[in-house]
Amino acid sequence: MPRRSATVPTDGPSAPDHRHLLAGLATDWFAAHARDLPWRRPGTTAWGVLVSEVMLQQTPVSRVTPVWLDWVARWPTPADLAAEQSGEAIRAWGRLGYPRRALRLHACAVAVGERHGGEIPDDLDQLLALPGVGTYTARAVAAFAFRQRHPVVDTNVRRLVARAAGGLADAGPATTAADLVATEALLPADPAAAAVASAAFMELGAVRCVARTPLCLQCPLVSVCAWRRASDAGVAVALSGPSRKPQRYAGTDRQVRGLLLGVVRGADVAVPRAALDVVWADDVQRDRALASLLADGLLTEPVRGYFALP
DNA sequence: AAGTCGTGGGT
DNA sequence: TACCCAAGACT
Repeated sequence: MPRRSATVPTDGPSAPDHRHLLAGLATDWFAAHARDLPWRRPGTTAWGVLVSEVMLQQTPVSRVTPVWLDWVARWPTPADLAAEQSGEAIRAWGRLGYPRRALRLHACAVAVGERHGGEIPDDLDQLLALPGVGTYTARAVAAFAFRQRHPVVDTNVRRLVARAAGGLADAGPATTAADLVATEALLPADPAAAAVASAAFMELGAVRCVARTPLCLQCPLVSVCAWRRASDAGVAVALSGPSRKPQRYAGTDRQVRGLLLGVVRGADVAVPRAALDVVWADDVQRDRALASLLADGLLTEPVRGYFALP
């Protein structure tokens, strides 16, 4: 948990009751107001959940939805994707961004076939060992696909817990072991109920307890939120600056990589170097970006001077 | 362990 | 308009 601020009044409910209140209020609100996201619908497979979680890494729901629907329709099982060339995954990824995720998702499908007989494992450590699956995604799959009791801590939950339980305006920049402990303490004992509570926390963080302009008056936690309590007591902790380092984009290698990959992704056949030269004027930076794409396995050079998806 | 890795919408 | 931000992972 974020360090409890000394400014938080201590005349509220006792800590255990407060925790139960947060999960209960969030769960009740979630039952009535959760968005109807396709990967939450009954019948979604563990593979479908895993695909959604990888796509949602640093990418908003609105952009993920259509790509996820196409993806699971085309590749309903990991084996279906593993049977394809990795370039097909990159192409299907479209413009979701961070296309190495597509490559890792393909590698994940292959690994699931090799290590787990084509079935997504339900064991947290086995999930963590899969390509592209880290602390957040492994716990999300274990909880949402297999109804296990694990803290699921993403940027939304970190922020919500920092505010509602910690009385702070913002969370730290990255998930820490302390965040996992603090969130675990809020979960109900029953595994299935804990999984729903985690989904509810995430949803609240995504649509109410948002970073810049929190909608406290429409939040079911407003009456028990430690941050609001501090505010009401006249010791409000103001929103601080950016929660992470500003990431510039214009003029970076990332922009150039995106432009180069976009050319190849849009072509049916290998493209000549000249087709890449036209999208960025700086030879040195363009060459560096191209080399990094090849090194990452996002592009290949099947014939000297021609470039294609792997 | 701080940097790197896309892309687009909201304010 | 710039800037912030988005269900992180990896090195």
